[in-house]
Amino acid sequence: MHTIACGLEPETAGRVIQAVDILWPGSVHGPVTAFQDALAGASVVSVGRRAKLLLFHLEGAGGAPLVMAAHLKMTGRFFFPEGGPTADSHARVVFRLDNCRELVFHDMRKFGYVRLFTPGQLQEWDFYKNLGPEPLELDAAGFLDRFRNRRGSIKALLLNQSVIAGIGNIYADESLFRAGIRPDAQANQVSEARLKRLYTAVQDVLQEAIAACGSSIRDYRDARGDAGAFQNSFRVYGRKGLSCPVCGRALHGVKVAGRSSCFCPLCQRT
DNA sequence: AGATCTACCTGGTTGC
DNA sequence: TGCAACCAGGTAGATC
Repeated sequence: MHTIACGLEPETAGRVIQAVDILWPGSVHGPVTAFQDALAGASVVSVGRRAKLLLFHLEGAGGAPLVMAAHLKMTGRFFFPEGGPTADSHARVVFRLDNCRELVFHDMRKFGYVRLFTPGQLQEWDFYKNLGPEPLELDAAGFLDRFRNRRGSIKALLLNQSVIAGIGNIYADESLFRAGIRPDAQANQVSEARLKRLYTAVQDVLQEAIAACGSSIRDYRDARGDAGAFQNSFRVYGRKGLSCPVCGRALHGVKVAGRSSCFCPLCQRT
């Protein structure tokens, strides 16, 4: 997400959105006509991120600030199609810019969405309001406070956006492996020492992923058509049955918190 | 209230 | 070969 926001900003900042074509109304949350009307003539100020939300900070045609939030879920992406208008059947929303380029919101599985807010409305949005802290802005003490004495599996806590924001299935599995904690360990049974290792592991995994320009699954490409590289560094995610990079034993796959989870039964403990 | 389960979607993969 | 069943994953909404 961090990588995506960084890639989009230079391509869009300062540009005016002349018109918006909505090819699949379900991808626009909130009133569709108001979305189109408010964006026509709006200019892009900057592109940021909070948790797994992309935030396009805009200035409406009348000068009022607006924020377009975009959630990509699993298959959403933003890109500029080569050679004019796209005939891609998975294009959901097209933003026609004043430089004759078209920014496409593409989402095969229709899970993602775009939604328009005033800054005040964004702050009042339940989902936004309830987001936990950004992991890279959290110190060890704050992390421990949020993970100590909690019921449920440690992985469910890592994935819970109101506990800590922005961690998905990939980075949860990778962090737990590095910390030596099984994904199905009950959070309140994990020692203080292991929780500290988990804090460090989360920091390391996220920083390494950002340095590698993110993780590209299957044919994912960013706005410039480039793939990330962190998927080449996965130690457990998606490697069920393959050997543990540390001890060589076959990695196990289990369902935890409704999510497929990969771990090493020897290196990871409760 | 907090934890857990399921629906939402579609394309790729697996199994018969 | 053909086709059905299953899988992936973030969140909302329901249920426990």
